[in-house]
Amino acid sequence: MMTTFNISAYPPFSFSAVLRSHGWIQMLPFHADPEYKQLTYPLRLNEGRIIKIILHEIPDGVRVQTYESLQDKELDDVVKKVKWMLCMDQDLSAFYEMASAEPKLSHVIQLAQGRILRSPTVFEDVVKTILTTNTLWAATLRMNANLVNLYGDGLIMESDLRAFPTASQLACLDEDTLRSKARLGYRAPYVLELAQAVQSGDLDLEALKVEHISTEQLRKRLLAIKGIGSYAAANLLMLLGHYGFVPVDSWARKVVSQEWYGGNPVEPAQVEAAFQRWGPWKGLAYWFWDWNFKG
DNA sequence: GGTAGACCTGGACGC
DNA sequence: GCGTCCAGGTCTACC
Repeated sequence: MMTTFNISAYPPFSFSAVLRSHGWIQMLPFHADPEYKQLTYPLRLNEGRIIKIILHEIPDGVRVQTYESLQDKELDDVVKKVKWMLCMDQDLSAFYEMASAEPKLSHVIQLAQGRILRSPTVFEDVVKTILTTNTLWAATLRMNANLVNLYGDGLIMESDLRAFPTASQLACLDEDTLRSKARLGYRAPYVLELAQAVQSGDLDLEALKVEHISTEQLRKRLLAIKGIGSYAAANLLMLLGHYGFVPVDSWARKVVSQEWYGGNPVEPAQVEAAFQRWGPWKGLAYWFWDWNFKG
């Protein structure tokens, strides 16, 4: 039996703008259509069952479709997870107010940009972020696809559609397997240690979604995870809805260099300084800036 | 606190 | 086809 329902977002909202917000959409188990009007995702519910959900763009919200029948509790679970993935409850009006006075950001209001696509679990986003470090994007996609295809559970009726592996599934692997099969290289012990800490209960990443702590405290907790440095922590802060830091990677240094330093090399501190005036919205201002340099 | 070097993969390039 | 170089963040040891 098919289940279909709509979810409204805090306005303004654009489904396709969230999907286009960054490269996450290219990472399994996200599957989007070329027009970014539809997203398919194998979603693991709290009680363990994996269902295929298909999200469609509707004005100011999203239509959710699944071929499974859902009990009330499961329906609530799906709504919560979809809202989290698409940041549907976020109020960005303060950012829009600042952006309206900046020609390089005026497009964000017009296009309802500002939300950043995220995975249903913080664990999945932390693993994916570790896979983005010190490597090329193509290798990130490959490592992530290896994890999903080798260790993720397939759907019963559609076995080639696989969920992202859980911490428990990754925790029982060994470092050599993650190196040689998943091709994670030196990141293998980081992912393994993370999965084991989450699986044992020593590290409760999902609590970071709701804990009311300062951005600085949250950053300290993220930096305590092996494999998470300043760039990765800032990237995760963005995914957790804290925008006070810029995720400074080689790309950030390149675009800031071209924008304000005549192409001369810049230090991470100069990238942060370039967005200082944006205060708690620094990360978003950097993310959606209309750069002179397009790469 | 700051810095140098190691870590690992895969693509580009030269031979 | 093979060898070498390079890009990409983080960690650790050392000063």
